Amino acid sequence: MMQNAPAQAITRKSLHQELVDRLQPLIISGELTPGSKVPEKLLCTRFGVSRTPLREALKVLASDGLIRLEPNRGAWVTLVTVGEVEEVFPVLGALEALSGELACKSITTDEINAVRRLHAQMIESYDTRDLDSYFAINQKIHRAILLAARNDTLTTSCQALSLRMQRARYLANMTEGRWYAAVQEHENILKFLIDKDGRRLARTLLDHMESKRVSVVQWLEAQNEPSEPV
Amino acid sequence: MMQNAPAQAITRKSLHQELVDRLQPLIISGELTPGSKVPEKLLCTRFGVSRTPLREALKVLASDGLIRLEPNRGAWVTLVTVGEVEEVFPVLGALEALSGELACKSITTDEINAVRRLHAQMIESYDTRDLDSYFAINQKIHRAILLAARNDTLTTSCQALSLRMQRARYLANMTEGRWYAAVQEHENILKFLIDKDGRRLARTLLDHMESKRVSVVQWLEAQNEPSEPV
DNA sequence: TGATCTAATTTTGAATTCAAAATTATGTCA
DNA sequence: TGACATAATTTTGAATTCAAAATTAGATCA
Repeated sequence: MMQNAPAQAITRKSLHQELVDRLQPLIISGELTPGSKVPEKLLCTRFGVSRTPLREALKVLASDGLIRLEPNRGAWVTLVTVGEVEEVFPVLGALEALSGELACKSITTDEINAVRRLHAQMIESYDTRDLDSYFAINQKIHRAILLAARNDTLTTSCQALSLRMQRARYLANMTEGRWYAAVQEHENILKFLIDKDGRRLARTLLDHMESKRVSVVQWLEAQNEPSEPV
Repeated sequence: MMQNAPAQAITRKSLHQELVDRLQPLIISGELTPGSKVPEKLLCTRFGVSRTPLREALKVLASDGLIRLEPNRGAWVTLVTVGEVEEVFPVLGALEALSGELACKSITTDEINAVRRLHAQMIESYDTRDLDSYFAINQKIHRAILLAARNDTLTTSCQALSLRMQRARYLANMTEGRWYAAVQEHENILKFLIDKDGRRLARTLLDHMESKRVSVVQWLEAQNEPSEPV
């Protein structure tokens, strides 16, 4: 008997999953305007699919909080509100703290070196004030730690919440001061990861998230009340 | 002008949401056999709906991890595996710990009293060894703390993970010793909640979850290897 | 003019339909 | 008999269709 069994067969993605994956970036990037209606018809044309799989995808995105379904009134792109940010960041903080703790237990030398390299790249992006690149590498670092934690459930939960916040974080231009502080925090994150000091890494990740929360909230409030006096 | 505006209008549930809510208990209770195929046709008949909304519901349940979709092969009720339990409980622990911390900040006297009453009821169930009732009240206590934390995102995340574990917990018969220990842990939970000692409550909830993890894993392993020697 | 009611249109929700894939049943041949 | 190939059946995935609800446009009247 042939013994070719691949542990997990090649999983052709279903159409609705493909759509979920394609719609997420559209929402994150703001291409689908926050607060606006999801243009069902347009998206069907754009992706060349019928309404059935698209609507299946919308149900899933709604359960992730990226869109809101109003019965008989259609799907709406959710807005990132201050209230939501105040809710999500603490949860994300707790989860990232856990990821740091677990990562210290099982991260390999290779993985640590990979993070080290990413960190160096991120510093470069900081030095050249390349915000886009900085954000992208930043994400990769957090993801690397998450993966080192060897807990798919944790990864999934974190990613889902992170996605909701990414819209805001993407737009939130950091102040020079906040940016500098963030880089300092990341120096510590790297240090504690190298030391495999789970306790301190967890604490630092938690504080890091708290700082982000403050920064994003400030930006959001500035957005919402542009005419208000300081 | 009439001023009847209810802040949040009565939201008629959509059919697919109704189905999600109806299918969840079927999965939790084990009425839909773990590991078996989801009988799409049968469920359509049972609920008197067509395949479209049912399949929409299945997509959502899949994203919650209660079922698994195999392209072109249908939907399968997921099994609670040891690996999954080892993953989910730590995450749930971190989230419940957070809920305890936050709850201590904003819980009202009325809410504390409500938990006190639930606790007393639970002790009664323990004394009469009424496991079903014990589990039900136990859930209510954890939920009450969660609600006192005033964080919908946290509530949703916890509930989703909790649901996945409930199947196992529901089945997992506790040993006399474990049951006694669990009750002791709950005495502390109540105490720290009354004291509004967030730090200690968080710690206790975390340990409580860790104990549950051990207990559920033991039970699962006993199930999987019933013929193995001790 | 503008407020309100009614009719036409569009959009949404869900059943039905249809093609493709998988499964099961049947037949063939060593 | 039993391994394999082929045909029939069932199941799945997704487009289409249809009814109900919401929205828009138009008409009426104070």
